[in-house]
Amino acid sequence: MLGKREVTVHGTNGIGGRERGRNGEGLASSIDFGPLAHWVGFNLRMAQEAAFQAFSRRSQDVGESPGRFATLTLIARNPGISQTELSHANGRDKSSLTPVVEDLVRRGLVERKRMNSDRRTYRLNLTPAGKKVLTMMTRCARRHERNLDYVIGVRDRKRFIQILKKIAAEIE
Amino acid sequence: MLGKREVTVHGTNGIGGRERGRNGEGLASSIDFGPLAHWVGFNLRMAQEAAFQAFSRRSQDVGESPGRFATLTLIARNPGISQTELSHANGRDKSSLTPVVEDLVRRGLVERKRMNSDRRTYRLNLTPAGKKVLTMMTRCARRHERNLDYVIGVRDRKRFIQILKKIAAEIE
DNA sequence: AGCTTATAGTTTGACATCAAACTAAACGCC
DNA sequence: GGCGTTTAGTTTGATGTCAAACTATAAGCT
Repeated sequence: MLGKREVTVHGTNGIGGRERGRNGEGLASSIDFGPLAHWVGFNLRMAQEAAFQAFSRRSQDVGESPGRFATLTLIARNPGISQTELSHANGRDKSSLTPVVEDLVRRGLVERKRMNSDRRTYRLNLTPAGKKVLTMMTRCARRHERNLDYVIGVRDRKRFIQILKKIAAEIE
Repeated sequence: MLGKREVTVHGTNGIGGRERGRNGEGLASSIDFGPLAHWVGFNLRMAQEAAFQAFSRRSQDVGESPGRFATLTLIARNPGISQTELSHANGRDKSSLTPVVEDLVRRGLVERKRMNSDRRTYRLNLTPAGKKVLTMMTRCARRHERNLDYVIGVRDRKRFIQILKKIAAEIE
């Protein structure tokens, strides 16, 4: 049943009713995804991208970039966390974190202290302002999640997340 | 059972057995992911990232970047496709495609002809060399998929992909 | 103590990506 | 036929990311 089906990549179907010339084997608007249609990797990327875009639009309402959200949450739940720990938890290289933390500190959302016992590492904590922003972002994220739940369906949700975790933890 | 569990973000657990100072509420090496642990968006990102990294390593064996793979497949399955159609099918902005196609043409994997009926659009097709490269990449991708299947389990695989497709198509 | 190695964070350079501005061609309408 | 609008693709500028090189501290060994 799959294999020749159109997947309607972007909801609005930006491809439109265009007709490729006769060299193009005369498909109308539907694209043949070939093996991609059956493969986890491709569909994982497309789903992630779509979900990210949706969340991105939402988080503009609170004036924050979506990437900041996980960062703030992790600092809130693990007060005093170091940047390296944070970057691992967040699945990003520590060097990517440098400008993010810099920005959060500059805007007064995060506080950063050198440790006395090991003066290489910083300890990160949320400021009250940071907590306030996080609260707003969390509300925003909950709306997003409710939306995702609606698409996934409560029945499969738990298993779905379990599989995602398993992939993140066990692949390769 | 969730909520305080460690997810072992990166296999090797780079976080190690470090102890945060007393300001840090004394967690040892385990990170509290808070609500992130239950949320689809975060886990989707982590899974995608992990799968992508794994595939990236694999595709180095055939000397191709992972992003080229979907592009070549889509051209192969839809001969004469235009760049705009391709970018939509691939879930990327058309402007991102310009350098990719340029590179593929330069390396003789893709052939690109102006249409006579509409001289704005190009038609893309694989060259024989492109087909050969695609064959190798496909083998490589199949190994990757087998790996993913192993993690996901055959029982849930079909449903899992269905949900991913549903998210890509229906979110927001 | 002094040397070697490991670790925390930053810097730098390469890329991929998007969005918006742009160019050229086509379409549509009068 | 000419003029405004749409469309295909490119260019440009901003961002976010990684990996590798770097700086500074720390830890271990002899």
